[in-house]
Amino acid sequence: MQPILTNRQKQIVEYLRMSQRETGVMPSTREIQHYFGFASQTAAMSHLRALERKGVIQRLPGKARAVVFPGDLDRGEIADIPIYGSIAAGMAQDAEPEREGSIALDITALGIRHNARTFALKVRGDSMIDAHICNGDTVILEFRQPRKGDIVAALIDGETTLKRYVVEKGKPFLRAENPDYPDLIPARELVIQGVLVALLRHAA
Amino acid sequence: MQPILTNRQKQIVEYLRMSQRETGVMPSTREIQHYFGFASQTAAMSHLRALERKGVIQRLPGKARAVVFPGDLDRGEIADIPIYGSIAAGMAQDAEPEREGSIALDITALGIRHNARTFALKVRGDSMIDAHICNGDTVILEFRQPRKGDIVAALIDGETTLKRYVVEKGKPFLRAENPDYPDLIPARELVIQGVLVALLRHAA
DNA sequence: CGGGGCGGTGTTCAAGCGAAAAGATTTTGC
DNA sequence: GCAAAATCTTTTCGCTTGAACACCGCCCCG
Repeated sequence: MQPILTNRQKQIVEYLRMSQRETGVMPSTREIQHYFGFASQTAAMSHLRALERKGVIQRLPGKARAVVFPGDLDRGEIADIPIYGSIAAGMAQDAEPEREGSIALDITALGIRHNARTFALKVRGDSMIDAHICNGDTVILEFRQPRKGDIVAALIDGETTLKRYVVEKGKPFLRAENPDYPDLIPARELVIQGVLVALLRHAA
Repeated sequence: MQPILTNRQKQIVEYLRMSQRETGVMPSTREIQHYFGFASQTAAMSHLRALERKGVIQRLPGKARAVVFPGDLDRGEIADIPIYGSIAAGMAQDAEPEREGSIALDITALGIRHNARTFALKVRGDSMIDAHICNGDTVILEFRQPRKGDIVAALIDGETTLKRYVVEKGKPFLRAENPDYPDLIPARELVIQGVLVALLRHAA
């Protein structure tokens, strides 16, 4: 059930949200006053009181700028997962190490540990299509040792690809989830860069 | 390039993060003082100054509790997308309207408009497997009119399913992306509850 | 061995800021 | 139509809080 807000109260909430997003801190009552052109700071106070009564915000009495949206509190920890370019899931190609933005999401909801080294890559190609990983998907990877059957980003013979990590007869190798692509047997080295923990697809 | 922090400075940062997550506001210098058992508030001050010098935090001079992590600022808007139970992508079943938690993520990164009515559903079944939507995936839907070829959650003849929205000869109907499942031709009503905008998969 | 960064203590000051008391006017909901 | 909200103004008070100054011991590094 949504609380009913007046127009003015919606404006106040919108200003609070904007201020929080742009400056990082909540406005003081006097900042609210000046923003809306009030002649007195008490006007802002009473609006905050009204919003608190309706449960839209919570305040910590006596503390400065202590306005919180309750929904923001029971949110888990939000982490910025950097996107390190794209990765070939088709033909083996070099993966660029440049950071190309990041995605922010609630990592506890995904079961990602806080101190895990996590990063994301855009998938290029369709060699993992039978694992339902498509061209253009963003995969979120965690740096750790892989288990059999994990999908991994691996540096095999100098190039990075996304493949399934398979062990047969004690020998690890990489398998594409697409019959058109061959298995990759490491000639010398098989360096695992990350294990897939989540996938994010963005409908066009 | 990561700035080098001393142990004490790491503790301070950790406390700032904890305070921000649990109380919703940044601690004042005196709160930092008491938490660490400092005899003077200046100790907290100098730590904050050091952290600012190293670029870990930013401060707004003269303002109370005005400590921000720069990374949190250039993040887009984070929204809590409620999860309304699960949805059948196989056999048609009722979708429960109960809210079962939510996921928080940066919606601008996904191209979701701010005032869009967005919600999420867990996928049950494999009738959309050829569209690479698996059992257990979480689909994020936006309430709007569907276009041809969109994947939609639809209420068809009293039950909710996830299917592709297809129009042929001017007549809309729903198609499963799995040859084992038949098309669904609406007998009376075809109510679209949401259009797929994103998908989140969580590796076990 | 001398300087600089780190990690503090003690004190003082002024601005920042929430809060309360006492109205006034308008809108809204039974 | 009346009471309860909503939306403000003026004024005053006092805790909260950032900030500055002076000073101390420690350890590392060249």
